[in-house]
Amino acid sequence: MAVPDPATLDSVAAHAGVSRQTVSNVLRHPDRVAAGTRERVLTAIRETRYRPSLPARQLATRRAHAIAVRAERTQDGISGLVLDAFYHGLAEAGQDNGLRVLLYAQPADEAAEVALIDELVHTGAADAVVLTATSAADERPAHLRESGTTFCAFGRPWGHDDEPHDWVDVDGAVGTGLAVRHLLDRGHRRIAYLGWPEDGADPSTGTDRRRGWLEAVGAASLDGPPVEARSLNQAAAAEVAVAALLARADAPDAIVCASDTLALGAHRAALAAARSARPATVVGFDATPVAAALGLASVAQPIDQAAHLCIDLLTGRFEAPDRPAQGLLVAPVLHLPS
Amino acid sequence: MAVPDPATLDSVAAHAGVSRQTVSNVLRHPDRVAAGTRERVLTAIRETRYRPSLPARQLATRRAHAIAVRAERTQDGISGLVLDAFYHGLAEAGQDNGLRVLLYAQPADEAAEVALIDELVHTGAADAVVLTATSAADERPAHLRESGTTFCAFGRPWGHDDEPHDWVDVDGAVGTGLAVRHLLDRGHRRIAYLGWPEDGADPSTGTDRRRGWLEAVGAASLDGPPVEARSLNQAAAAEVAVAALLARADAPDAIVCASDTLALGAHRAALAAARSARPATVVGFDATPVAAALGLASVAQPIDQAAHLCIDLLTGRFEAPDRPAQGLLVAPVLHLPS
DNA sequence: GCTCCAAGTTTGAGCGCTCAAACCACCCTA
DNA sequence: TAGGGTGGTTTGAGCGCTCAAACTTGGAGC
Repeated sequence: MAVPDPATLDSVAAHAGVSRQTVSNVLRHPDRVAAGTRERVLTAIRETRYRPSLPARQLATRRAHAIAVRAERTQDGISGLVLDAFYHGLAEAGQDNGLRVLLYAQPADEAAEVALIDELVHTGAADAVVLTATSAADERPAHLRESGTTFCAFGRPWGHDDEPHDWVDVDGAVGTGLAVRHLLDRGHRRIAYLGWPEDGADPSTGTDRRRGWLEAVGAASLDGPPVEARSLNQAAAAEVAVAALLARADAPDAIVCASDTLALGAHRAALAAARSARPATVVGFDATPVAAALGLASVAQPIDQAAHLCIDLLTGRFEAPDRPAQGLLVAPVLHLPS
Repeated sequence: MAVPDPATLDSVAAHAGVSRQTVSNVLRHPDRVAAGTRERVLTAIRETRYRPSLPARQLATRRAHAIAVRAERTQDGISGLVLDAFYHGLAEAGQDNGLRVLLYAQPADEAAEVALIDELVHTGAADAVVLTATSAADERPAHLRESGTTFCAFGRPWGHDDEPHDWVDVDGAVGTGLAVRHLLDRGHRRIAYLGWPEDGADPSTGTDRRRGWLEAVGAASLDGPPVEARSLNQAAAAEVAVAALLARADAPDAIVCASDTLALGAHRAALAAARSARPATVVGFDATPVAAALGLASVAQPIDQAAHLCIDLLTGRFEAPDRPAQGLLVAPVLHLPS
């Protein structure tokens, strides 16, 4: 069976007995069309199964109606699901705003990535980019601003407040604060922190999470001084670090961790150390299925919300390219074991 | 500073003193252009910083040069497909073949998804789709074939061999077979299987993995008959199931699991059961960081390779739309604990 | 010296849409 | 009754590319 030629603006117009432009107006500026005409055209659209051609629209408007986001090279995995959720959120929010989401493979380094983004934007494949996994040493934002590329970062401009750009981030300090208060409520009095090696130096996600713990613990005027340990983001390393912590005289009875990977290690160390007594309670970060499987509480990032806000910032900027840069912080929630 | 108008085919042509079409040929059909001219044009392209306009090309060729893939709604389970790796593989392989990867948010149900895919294809946003998470009851392939949409599934057409389509899948049976042989090599003689409740009924991923275990165990002529247990894909449920298994008179000394989630539960049960003796060895599936953290061997799916093959099948089909459907199985490998 | 051919190059047309400007009734005002 | 509006609609032009067909050459062949 022969498939009929797909309908175009012209064929729909002929079908409805109006002009091309009127059909276009019905779709893009309904208010410019008289109600009667509009109905007639809508019927024609339905009858002809008309679908607007995206490329034609892109060519005429010089807008791609798409944003690009990086597909990470395989990463440590436990928190890989977080990224999946972010992709879903972007795609969903994008669809609601007429934006498609384009994936690009993470290139070898930041320079190559900036070049690739430039390519995507200048060939008309995307209008803007969502930057993920930003850090203090990140060169991408500066380059993108320079080349005039519209973008929104998921992650704060750590230490680059002088070069403002749009960003959305999760307030890690609030998250660890929640964890501490949860533990306090349950009677814990020696609440330690297990973070990453670099925490406390340059501003970073780690510093932020640590600060939340420190402030919450400080505000509670507990027994001794706050205790902490650091470990690479690997369960085995974390297990070793926490074992040492638990062997100390002032061993903690609870541990707030910077990630679920660390929490997994901490959990094992706690179990091992507590042959007889009650094991130290561990709280994780990211609320991955691992934490749920182990019965650990964990701080959940509202990834979906963050993704929606990125899209909001971007669409806002499309409409007002010169408005000042905005940063948005969203609060995490604590997921308790069921 | 004023940004110069972006170069077009015409402006490059003028710059090089040739015609529009010659510039186009230099890019798309270099062999049709004399070497000297080609050099001159390439120089002009460089000097003018020319970037071809994707939308214009799409409009003229009626091809989107893009494929769509679904962004999953947040899923649970430690394992399952960690999609990031798949996305990255698709994006990478796509870039090598001039295909962009478009993400669409998972709709409420399969009917809505088919409608959305139809929309993407007919508006010229994508040329084809990669279907993920296929199952025996999946209605999507049938609908897509019917509407003539090009697609490739990541996952076999379980029980629908009469309606062939392009697919790529990981050979789960080979994976569990590897696990069994690994255990045999290490002296285990009573190797059980921990699968999902539905395994063995309709053909499915679970059946496939179970079969690999059964065949490998059968081929080894071991002590007693093969022992197995089933559990929902949750660590807690798996722990209960395995505890029962280990309490039996013919308790196994090793357990091959259908997922790392199950392996986590099995591991905990094994530790608990073995107060004194050596605990049963557990092997997982998917090689997630959890397995690595617990020191368990686990079957790793070559996700990246699978993604590349999906792109290969798709590009092949673009060139020969009528070639018969192809199915490709890729072999997993066993990741040993380090 | 003429035709014929292939390699190389140019021209014309069109993909389906949106913008801006032009047009057209028709009503209102002076 | 002529002179403005004002919603509603149409027209013309063009976005930047590719396809197919038409056009140039400089040999090779006779």
